[in-house]
Amino acid sequence: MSCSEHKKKLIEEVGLHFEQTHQISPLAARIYAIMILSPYEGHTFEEILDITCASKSSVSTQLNLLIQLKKVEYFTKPGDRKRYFRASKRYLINTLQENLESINAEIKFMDKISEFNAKYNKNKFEKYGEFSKLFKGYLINQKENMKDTIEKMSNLTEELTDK
Amino acid sequence: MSCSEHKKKLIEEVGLHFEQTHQISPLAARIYAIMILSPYEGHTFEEILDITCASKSSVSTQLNLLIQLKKVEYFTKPGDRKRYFRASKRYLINTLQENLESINAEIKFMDKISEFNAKYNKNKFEKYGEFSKLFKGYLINQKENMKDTIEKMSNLTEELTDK
DNA sequence: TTTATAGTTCGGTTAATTCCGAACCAATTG
DNA sequence: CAATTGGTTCGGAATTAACCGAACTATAAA
Repeated sequence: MSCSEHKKKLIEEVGLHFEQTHQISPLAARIYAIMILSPYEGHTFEEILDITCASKSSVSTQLNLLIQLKKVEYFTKPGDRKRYFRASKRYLINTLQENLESINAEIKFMDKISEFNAKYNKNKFEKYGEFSKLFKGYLINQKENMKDTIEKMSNLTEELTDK
Repeated sequence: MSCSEHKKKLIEEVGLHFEQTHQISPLAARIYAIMILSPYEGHTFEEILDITCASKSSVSTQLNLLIQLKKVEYFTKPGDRKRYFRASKRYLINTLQENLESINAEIKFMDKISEFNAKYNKNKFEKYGEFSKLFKGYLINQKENMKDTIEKMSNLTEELTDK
């Protein structure tokens, strides 16, 4: 099943989004998009070649990159040598978790700046400090909020995979 | 005032952070870092040259880029031809606002995916749908949360600039 | 044991990014 | 007016990223 025009267009669109938000190459983003657009269904290597019109080597490399990043996983079928690639079942959770890490990085960053400013820019720091306190408070708040959602999603995952 | 070793190291560190989170070139990120590490103080073109050890042309280009992105602004002093560059006073708010936009993009993206899946992957969608609903709910929640913080910061800005 | 399938690896090409130096411009100073 | 200061602009060099083709490997089937 090659791919409808509508879907091809969507793959480009979603791919572009992934390219920007996940910091991966255009081809990797397109491959990921293909899989997001049919969750739970596996795609063979050949199908991906066919849809992306890219070379075997590029698809191989980028696919392995996505697997390494845990964005993509694969399963096999008995008596079938092919691998079936699909978006990692936990990809929404993973996206959240990546976000969580970037918030953590932001907080660490704010700490560094605050520490430096408190030491060397003390006189100007009062004003600046209020902002950074507000910002940091916001970040920590977000973090808690996100943890909560991740937990809910994890529960949902277990519930579903148990069946 | 050239720059202490400690500060130089910090500039590299913070620069790296900006490079990744703001999607700008290494030099632009370093320049931005320099300014973040002394808020309210202006830096001259020469100082930046001196600290970064980059060429005039590169500094000029990247500085103008940062100005265009509203990350950096400049002021002048009477009877002084130089411009004094500093991080935009609203840079924390701007960072939040950029985040807000990326959340908006994420929501739009979720809509696209959901719409497509509801149409073409209906049978598998029940499970998947619960996740995406949860995720979307989270995003919208974040958005509201962020709007609130932006408002608080804006108020603070007005309050401070009035004085 | 040859052949086909399902990928992987390596070397290289192309394209894009990042940065530089040299020439330039516009305002000020002597 | 010539010289200095504070940048800007342009053409290109160096680096990096993205992708390709061809040769290769490992498994299985004929």
